[in-house]
Amino acid sequence: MAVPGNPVDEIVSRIRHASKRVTVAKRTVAQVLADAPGHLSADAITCAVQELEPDVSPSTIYRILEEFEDLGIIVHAHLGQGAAVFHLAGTIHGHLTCETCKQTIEIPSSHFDDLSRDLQSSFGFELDLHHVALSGTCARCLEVRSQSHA
Amino acid sequence: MAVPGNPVDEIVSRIRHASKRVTVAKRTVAQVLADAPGHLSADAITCAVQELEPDVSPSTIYRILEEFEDLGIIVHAHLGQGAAVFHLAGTIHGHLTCETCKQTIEIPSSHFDDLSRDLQSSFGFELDLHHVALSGTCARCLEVRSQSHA
DNA sequence: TTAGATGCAAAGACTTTGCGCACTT
DNA sequence: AAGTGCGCAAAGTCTTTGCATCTAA
Repeated sequence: MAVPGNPVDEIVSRIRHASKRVTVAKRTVAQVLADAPGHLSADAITCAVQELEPDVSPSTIYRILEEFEDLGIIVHAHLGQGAAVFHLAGTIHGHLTCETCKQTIEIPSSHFDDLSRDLQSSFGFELDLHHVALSGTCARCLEVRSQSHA
Repeated sequence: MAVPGNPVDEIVSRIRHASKRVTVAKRTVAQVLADAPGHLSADAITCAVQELEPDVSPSTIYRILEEFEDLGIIVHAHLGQGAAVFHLAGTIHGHLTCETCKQTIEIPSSHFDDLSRDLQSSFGFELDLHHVALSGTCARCLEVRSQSHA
């Protein structure tokens, strides 16, 4: 951990630049987010943090996530029905959530470029690419469905 | 109310065809949804229903909304952070929610046709047009923002 | 030293569920 | 008459907040 070029170090320096305090809890949240393969719910982040630092409370996690979001370090999105998910802001992408199996796949935000231009020119609406979260049915569940109808 | 061709009548007949019972509460929910200009939260529906029928409880509203959704009478969408919103299924459209002023505008689902095709061919993902709800910044708030930066 | 950060516990927003009575069919 | 649907109240999930204590700077 704390390898040169590690995202954790960059997060720490952003916290310092904002004149906020660098604490064990914030470092651990940063670590968890940097190590995460995809997006995590607040609850998942809490569990992961508590494996490293058992005394960090959920309310602290929420406060840290809010601060990180204010600083532009992370973004959150609401997928389907459940809790919000968080991930580092660096990787801008969209989310496709399957209503059947609840799995979410991430796709490059470039898929929304045309839509974004259309909404801009048609409605003057600026699409937030961080937040794009769409519902539907994934390929696998479509296949299962078509087989059961056969 | 209950004019010939009224959506309420159609909803009632759908309930009968499904061998479900037609109650005062269900009629009133149908009435409120039919009269609503746009989409309503469960809470807003509850308030509107209670103006007509004060004894209908919130839990009944949730149960009725669930039944109506199972019957394909209504659809719901999650806009931004808050509660889910419901509207009659007949009018398929997308939602653009402004993160600044929280207002939601409805747009024809045709704006998502290209995206839908792209997601289908790129990922095998079938977009649910009922559920499309996007976040961003509306024209008015963009203008306000640009003026404050001037 | 001292102001900001945390832990704990309580509250808040939104939604679901269990139970016994009422009402639709 | 039979059984679905309802009202009430309690619980459940996710998130925020108040307050006393602790700690980074």
